[in-house]
Amino acid sequence: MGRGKIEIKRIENSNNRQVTFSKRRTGILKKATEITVLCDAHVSLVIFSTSGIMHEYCSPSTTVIDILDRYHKQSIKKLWDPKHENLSNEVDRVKKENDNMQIELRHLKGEDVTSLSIKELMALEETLENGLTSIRDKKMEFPKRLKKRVDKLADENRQLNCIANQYGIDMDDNVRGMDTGYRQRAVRDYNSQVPFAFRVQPIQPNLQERI
Amino acid sequence: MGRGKIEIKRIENSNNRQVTFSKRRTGILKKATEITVLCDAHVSLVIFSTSGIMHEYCSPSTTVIDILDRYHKQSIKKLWDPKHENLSNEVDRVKKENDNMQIELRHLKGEDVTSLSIKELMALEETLENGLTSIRDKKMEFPKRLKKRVDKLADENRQLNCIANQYGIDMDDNVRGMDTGYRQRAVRDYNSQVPFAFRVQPIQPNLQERI
DNA sequence: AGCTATTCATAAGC
DNA sequence: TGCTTATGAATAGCT
Repeated sequence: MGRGKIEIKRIENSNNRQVTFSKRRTGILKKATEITVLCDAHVSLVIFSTSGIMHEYCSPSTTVIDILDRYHKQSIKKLWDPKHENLSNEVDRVKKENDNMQIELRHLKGEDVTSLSIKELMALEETLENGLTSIRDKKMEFPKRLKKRVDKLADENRQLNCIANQYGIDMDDNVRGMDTGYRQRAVRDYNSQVPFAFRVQPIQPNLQERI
Repeated sequence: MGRGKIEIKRIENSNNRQVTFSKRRTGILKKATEITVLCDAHVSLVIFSTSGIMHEYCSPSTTVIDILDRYHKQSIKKLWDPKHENLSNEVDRVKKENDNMQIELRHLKGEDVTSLSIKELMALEETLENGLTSIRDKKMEFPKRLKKRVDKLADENRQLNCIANQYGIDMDDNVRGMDTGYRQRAVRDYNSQVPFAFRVQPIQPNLQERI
């Protein structure tokens, strides 16, 4: 159709190709519209020109998205839906996990326990007691560790004094002054790290062992 | 084009409509092929007939999915990707929540506490103590409730005996027999619900009040 | 599903 | 791109 018959093969002249594309694109769009109206079909038409420009047609009262949705349901489903489904399932799964943990946490904190049976309450109690034991054990390590550190320092100090005395050196002005500063720093560190209740009390030096 | 001009409006005769659909569908598909070859464009064409049957055309060397992917990148992206992103974000968010709760739970159970500061340990300890208090309070309600129930039954029993005595009725054979059965059931219920440690001990009837 | 008169789409040119 | 026009293609109505 036209001033002469043409062979259906790529139009090499890019200008002619562009013109033909434009004309035929219009034609296809018109045909698409017509079949839509005449046969009330649903048509989705997406055309990309060589230059990457997109044109689309879609039957009225729907959107390309609707058509593609229907298309999805028949074939792309296999491509996109699983991704979605996986994610959805994962969200659900993780949310359930969340809920359960939420409940467990609240129970451990003594909340929402009215509905629990005595058996469950006793299990909870045991868990809490075990937890408490672990925590307290761990807590006890702090003063012990620090006491060891202080003891070690005191020991070193004593040894230094001993050596100094053997060599008849007077510690009062120089070495002892340095040493005092060292010990003061150590005690400051120690006090800033340990809550008052756990500090080594000079008067009862082993109190922390019995807490 | 045809034996007569036709108005572009829905063909009411369903048979004609079906025939026209078929013919024109072929036509559009041909046009789509042609524009693809002539102008090396990319075309995706999806047609649904009224009856729901799907037909598709797609430029060779690509698939409809490719075209739709390109389409996605330009417009559907806005529709689907956010859904995906939302889901992904939600999964991430919920997973983070999960991880945090997991850690909190483990800490409360006294696990993985090595890295905790003494401050955190003390907070944990307090939480555990509070939880334990709540759980124990709740647990204490069981024996109390059951003691009340038993006391009430004993009371009713006494009243019945009293009334019976006033009327000079001998309870040994009938009413007392029924009553014993009633009490035995009550005690069986009670024993099956309460762990041994909490059972009301007849010899020390108020023990459970002091646990 | 074929046939064919007729209308439509469009190639070429401006 | 838009218009024109000669010409080939698509197809409506019929069988």
